[in-house]
Amino acid sequence: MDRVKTEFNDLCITEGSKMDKRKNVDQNEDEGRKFISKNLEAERKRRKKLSDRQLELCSLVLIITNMTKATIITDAITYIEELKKTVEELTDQLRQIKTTCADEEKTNSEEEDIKKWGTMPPEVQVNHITGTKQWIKIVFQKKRGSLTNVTTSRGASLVTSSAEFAENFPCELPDADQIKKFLLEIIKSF
Amino acid sequence: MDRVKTEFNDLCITEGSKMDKRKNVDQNEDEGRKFISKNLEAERKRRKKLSDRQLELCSLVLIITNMTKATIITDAITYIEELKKTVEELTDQLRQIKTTCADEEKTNSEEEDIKKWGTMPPEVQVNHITGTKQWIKIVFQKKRGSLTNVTTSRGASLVTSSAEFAENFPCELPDADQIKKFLLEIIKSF
DNA sequence: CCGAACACGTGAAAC
DNA sequence: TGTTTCACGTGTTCG
Repeated sequence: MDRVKTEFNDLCITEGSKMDKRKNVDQNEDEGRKFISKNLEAERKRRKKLSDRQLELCSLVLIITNMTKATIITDAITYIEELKKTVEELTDQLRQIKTTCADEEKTNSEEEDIKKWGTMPPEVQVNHITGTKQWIKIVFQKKRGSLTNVTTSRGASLVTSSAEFAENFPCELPDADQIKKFLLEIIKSF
Repeated sequence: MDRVKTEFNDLCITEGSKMDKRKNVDQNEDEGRKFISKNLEAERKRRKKLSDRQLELCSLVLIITNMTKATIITDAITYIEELKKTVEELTDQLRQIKTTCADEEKTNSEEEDIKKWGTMPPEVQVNHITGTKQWIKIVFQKKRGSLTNVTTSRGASLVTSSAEFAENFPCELPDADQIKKFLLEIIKSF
């Protein structure tokens, strides 16, 4: 331990604390023998850096309740938490899509269907009537929280869904236009 | 005030707060006469609060390069930027998929909807996602007295319809099994 | 020994 | 008025 600064304590702290050694002295040469600390400039620089960082952080956060130092950090904390939550929600939504698509790859065994659909597996009946006419019957249960959205407004319905087809369906992978045509054929008779 | 202290602040000052001003006092035997500022305790409390906030922020940020005050804020800044970027990317991905759902949610004007859907023919959008995955959007209006019957009971839906396909759909007329498979693929994601 | 980082007490200014 | 927030200069510790 160095004892060199003991006398600094005596003369600087005691009388310095009540005397004028404040910021007026910033960098102007005061006539009095102000023993400026060696780390004075360093400390000033450090403070400035810290202040700048805080300001930058403040500019980054959207909702700032108060410009004070503590509240800036608090707002930053809540902002980060909010962002984290948002990211989680979005990844959840994407995960739902992925799992929905992935599930379609699996060949549906009955137990999986039961597990997925509860007591009611989806049922589809397609009966050939005559020529190219087909009779279609669909029974399904809407899953809770599924990505598919079916909304109805005064008789109009909007259905959005993602589907993955078997590789060799029906004879080759239908392109968008073919699927579009096919679904239009069904809807036209709704 | 409780003196629960984080190890950040090494303030060993307890309830003393009278004249035992830590290190100054033990080497500098001034017999008291330290004019304690009125806001001394307040300032201590403020510092502690600020320190706690910084610590909390530090605990929230994942990658901390250094435990120093400035770097904590810097890391928080980069972390926020990263989170923002992630959110943007995820929303972009989702927007690509469910852009149809988004605009549907936004338009709440029912008159516009009914006017638009009432005059518009049924609309089908099929967008290729990846591989064999397809994103399907259907907008249609149920015709009055049409043959198709859609009943809903406790979340279960029964749809019956007859459809006739174009002669050359997609490459040849799909048989009942193929149609059944295809519709199951869609319904499973409902 | 030097530089970086920090807590501290204090005066002043802001609310 | 008083309470709160801030910047400042300082001593001290650590690498």
